[in-house]
Amino acid sequence: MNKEIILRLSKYKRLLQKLKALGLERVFSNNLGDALGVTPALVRKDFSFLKITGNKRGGYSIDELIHEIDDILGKNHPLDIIVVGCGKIGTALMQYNGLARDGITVAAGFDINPERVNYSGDIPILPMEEIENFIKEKKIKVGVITVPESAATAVYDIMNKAGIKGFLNFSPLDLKCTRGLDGEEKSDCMINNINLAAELENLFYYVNRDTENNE
Amino acid sequence: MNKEIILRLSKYKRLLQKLKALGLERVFSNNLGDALGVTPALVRKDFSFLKITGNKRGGYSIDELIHEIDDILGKNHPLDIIVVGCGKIGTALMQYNGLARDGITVAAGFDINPERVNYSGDIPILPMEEIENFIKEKKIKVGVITVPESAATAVYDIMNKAGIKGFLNFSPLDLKCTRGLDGEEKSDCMINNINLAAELENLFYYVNRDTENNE
DNA sequence: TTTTTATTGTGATTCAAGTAACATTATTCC
DNA sequence: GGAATAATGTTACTTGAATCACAATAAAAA
Repeated sequence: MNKEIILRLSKYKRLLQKLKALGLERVFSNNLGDALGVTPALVRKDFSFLKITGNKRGGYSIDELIHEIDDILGKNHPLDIIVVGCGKIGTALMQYNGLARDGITVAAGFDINPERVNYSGDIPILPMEEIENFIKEKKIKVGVITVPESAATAVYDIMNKAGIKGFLNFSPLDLKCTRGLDGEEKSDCMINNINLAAELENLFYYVNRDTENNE
Repeated sequence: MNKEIILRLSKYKRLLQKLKALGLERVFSNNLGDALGVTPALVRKDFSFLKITGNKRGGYSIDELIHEIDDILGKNHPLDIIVVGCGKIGTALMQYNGLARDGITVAAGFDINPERVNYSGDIPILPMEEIENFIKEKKIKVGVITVPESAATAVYDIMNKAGIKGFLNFSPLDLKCTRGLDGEEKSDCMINNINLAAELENLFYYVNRDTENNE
């Protein structure tokens, strides 16, 4: 399964909603391709792969597309997540409006530091001891890891054991799914690693290389 | 030029520093490959591409590798960035220790909201009017965009015009370099887009698909 | 009704990243 | 010093994602 297709789906949808707001009803693979910077053929292939079908001459119905994409992205189920590690980044994510706007709800935060625990906040911050019960009870499947590097694997293990299947990891340590704990039991999960420092380093490489060439 | 190589470089380096701290002096492409989950051949290819050379039987010198990688990542120049948009995410990034730990300094934040402006903070938050002068004077080349979607392209244009070459964009709108303003002048820059909601949606797709199969 | 046209849906092709394989060459050991 | 070994450095191969190109077909036009 290809992560890129799904990321494109999110982008299609965002664009489709804007087009709909402008009053459009139909859209062509050309339009979507232009906006995303890919070829129309790829747009059609994406839809084909996802069993979304269009009309030979009239393009695709925007409403239908949005509906189908919502379906595929699981937007009909509740999108509840937890955030583990309520430091700078974790707290910012919990309060970030961009998630709510896409229907994603932070059910709770968790932190090992008792001073950060707060049961009565808008989004509660709970102690780590409660995480397993919480995950199981609320059937949470997706979690964000925003703890320091040194705690990342331990936190991953706890979350994984409690039933989290999808991880968004902000610690600079690349987590891999294959670390099934008990011998062979290779836990099937998905981890998206976001390494902020590395992303910036990447940019610095680019800009430095660029100026070096010109001097 | 391949972004992935540079991201791997950051990972190599992080690992190398740990190995060095443990007292190791030499490392083999095998070791690095195992840790990063790639083949040893790719590690050697990366180094070969970057003109880093090892010893036919003794592997690579850790010190030398770290030094070379620092060189390539531009760690000998100052790594100063600005953060434009001091909302939740922007503020968190400005205070995030993980950047300083990798030698990256936030020189200033910028915001259009006068209430957020603060000249005397640890990291000053300046009004947007000052951004162009600041960028030019301090020769800033890398900037983070953490403004709402509606302001993203305008902010990009301002930053680009003032001389920013590398962008880390957190707005859900995919920015593209090719939008050279004045007609043809295609500005050569690099943009890394990070779409948090899309990353999470991606995880939800995965976990939903997974449970659907099993039920 | 027939022809034209515009767009989809998909098989063939391209391209680049990663893997595999091996020739090369320091180092070690006799 | 010479043989064996263990790693690099590189060439050839594989794979998969994106593009290209075109056949199929629905809508529009004549």
